[in-house]
Amino acid sequence: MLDLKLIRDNTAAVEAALKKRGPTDYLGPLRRLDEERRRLATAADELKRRRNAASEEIGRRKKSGQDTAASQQEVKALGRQIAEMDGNLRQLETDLRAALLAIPNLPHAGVPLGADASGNVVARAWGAPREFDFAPRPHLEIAEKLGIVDFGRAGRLSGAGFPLFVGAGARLERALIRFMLDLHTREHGYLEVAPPYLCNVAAMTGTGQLPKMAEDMYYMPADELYLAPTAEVPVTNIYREEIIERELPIRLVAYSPCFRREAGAAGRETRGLIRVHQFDKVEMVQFVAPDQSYAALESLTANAEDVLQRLELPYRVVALCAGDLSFAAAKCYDIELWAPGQNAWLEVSSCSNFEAFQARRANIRRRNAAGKVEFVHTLNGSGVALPRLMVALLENGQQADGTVALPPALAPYMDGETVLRPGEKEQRL
RNA sequence: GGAGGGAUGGCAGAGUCCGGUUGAAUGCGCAUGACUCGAAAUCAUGUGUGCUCGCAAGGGCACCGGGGGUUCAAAUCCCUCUCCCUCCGCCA
Repeated sequence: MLDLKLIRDNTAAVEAALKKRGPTDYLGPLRRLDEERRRLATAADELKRRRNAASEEIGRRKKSGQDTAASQQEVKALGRQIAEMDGNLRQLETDLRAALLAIPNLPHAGVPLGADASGNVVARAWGAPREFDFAPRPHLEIAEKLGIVDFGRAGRLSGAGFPLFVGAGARLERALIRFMLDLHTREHGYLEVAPPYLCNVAAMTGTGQLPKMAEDMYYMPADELYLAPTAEVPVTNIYREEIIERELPIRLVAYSPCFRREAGAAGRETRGLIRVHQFDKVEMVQFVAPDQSYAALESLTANAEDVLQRLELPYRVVALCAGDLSFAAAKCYDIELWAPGQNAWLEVSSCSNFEAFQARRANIRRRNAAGKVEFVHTLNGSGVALPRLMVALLENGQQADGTVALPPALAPYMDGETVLRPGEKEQRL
């Protein structure tokens, strides 16, 4: 959510910044609502002032035994007027908030211009894609041969897009989660949390998934709860409606499964682990002082990159252009892993600075050095998403004989296992 | 799911039965000042948030868990929801 005062006082600048995202006009109706609301509120406040004064007078007169019937009638009439104005006011406020919630964040000045993904800029790359002396196979084939993922049977349980990991696959999933959590907590200074996976409307609105993305969420109507599409939602909302007393920055990391309906993505990348309805992810979230947030974005991104470097996987960092930026982000880096079997770059992490956009929605504040209460800046980034990471591990580590070599960093988490081989009978379903 | 108890300012805690000038006693904490070489103690003063009007000084409105109602007037009465505590039931 943007600051209404900023919109009011710097309309032209806000408009220009929003235009970088695309041609939509967000501000027109909002300004009209804002002016109307203030006009009406001022008028209603004046009537309330009169009513308060008159009521007090009645109290005094009653105490001294005077008759008050006439003035009571008068104040009652005033009350009816006030009720009507308050009704209109409430409607205006609802409309105003809805309009405000529908406006995306302003792109940071350093964000590249561009209308869509083709405008994104590769900021840096790490590691050289491996040379193969055989044709690299796609992950689905490798996984099938190893017997570590079973999509067929998973379909029976839930439907397409829900992976079922088996044996070494399940073990690798667990190893990766532990590896990443350990790295971020022990070496990058994050505090681990294990949040709820079902979130209420307020939480979903706080981080910006609602109202815009409702179609992409799994919803439990009986309890009015949403399955979290990312740990960003429960973790960021930990401090909702709080004035944070702890010293900033606060760095939190959480493992969670993520649930996404991917409505509208049907048919796109639907095979294998590339795009699924349920997946695991380790997510980093930071709450920082406003003047620190861009430095924090760089270090957060570096924390995610460190995961990939230790796993010896080639990747590149892409600065998203204004047109490709997600709704709530002011600036965002995507990290993409090289997948030789797909011959494609796969996004495994999105590191964003939301500035005060989420904090204002969720009312997350702190007291600054001057003692003033102000909104914090929030950031988050995947550190990293599991399915595509597994794709990259399988495709980059594959060997001519169908086995897969794992990076040494994982050995302690895999009971020393360094090569994935086709499982024995009892290791398969 | 059922019965009962509770939710008041940064914290503790009065006020709620019997509605009236109560944004709210008192204590603690915090800030500033006095005293002191300095500190403690003591004394004095101040100490919430949001919206809004105003160049400013300074006003106004709202907020006693959330929402709604009764009333000229609600922290106080009524309804409802949420959360916490105790007990009963159910349950991995």
